[in-house]
Amino acid sequence: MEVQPIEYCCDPVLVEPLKEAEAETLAAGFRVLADPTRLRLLSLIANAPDGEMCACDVTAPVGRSQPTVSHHLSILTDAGLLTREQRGKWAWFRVVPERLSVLREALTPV
Amino acid sequence: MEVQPIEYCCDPVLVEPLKEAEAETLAAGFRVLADPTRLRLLSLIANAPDGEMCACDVTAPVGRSQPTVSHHLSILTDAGLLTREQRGKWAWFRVVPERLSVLREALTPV
DNA sequence: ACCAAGTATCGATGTGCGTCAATATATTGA
DNA sequence: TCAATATATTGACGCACATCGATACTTGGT
Repeated sequence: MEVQPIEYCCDPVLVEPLKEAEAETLAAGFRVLADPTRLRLLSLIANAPDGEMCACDVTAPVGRSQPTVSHHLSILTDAGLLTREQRGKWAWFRVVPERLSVLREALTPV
Repeated sequence: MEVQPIEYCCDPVLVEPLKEAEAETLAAGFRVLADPTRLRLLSLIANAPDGEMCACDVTAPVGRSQPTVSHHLSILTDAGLLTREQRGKWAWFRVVPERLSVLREALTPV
């Protein structure tokens, strides 16, 4: 996975024809969401009591190994969809809804 | 690519934790959008004069071979994001914005 | 019946990436 | 300093899939 932050890249898909570079950027954004484990991580963290969750507490719910979860958390964080804060030996994550909105708005109807 | 139609599958990601099956379905939806050629096809067709376009006219703009374009049009059609109508020897495509909205709304903020 | 043009299918190839076990790194506490 | 726990990194493996050339199928016109 190339791990670029998700930023504004284009007018909505349905409003103006995408140039090649814009399509590449947008597709990279959706690729981050195109994995069920990552979607569950996003969803888990977004719905956590204080909007944040420790890596140690998301591993079990998604049913993947610790390295796999760490890998997905990195991809989400590098894409800007999560923030990561180290507190002692724990890593805490929060979702960044504005970044999700970039992708959401690219699908805005005419 | 598994080629399931994109249908409602879950509450928004940020509103309720996704179950495994929901995450799988949603991820499959985003996987369809996770390719720059498919995004450009969607965008081209959505912005065509009458909202429709012939396969013969989309091949050149996206800069891929005819078999590749045909393949992507199939994936988009099987996912329900495009409709396909055969007229004589030409295949005409239209986007189905309601299907895109299913994915858009899954990203709705709280 | 035949040919030309549009489209779909097939087979092959290379690459991207999700996954895990093993290991390394970091942090805390005794 | 040492042990324990949390997290990241590495290396390897297998599969999914984007792509193309070649070919088959389909349709309309002659």
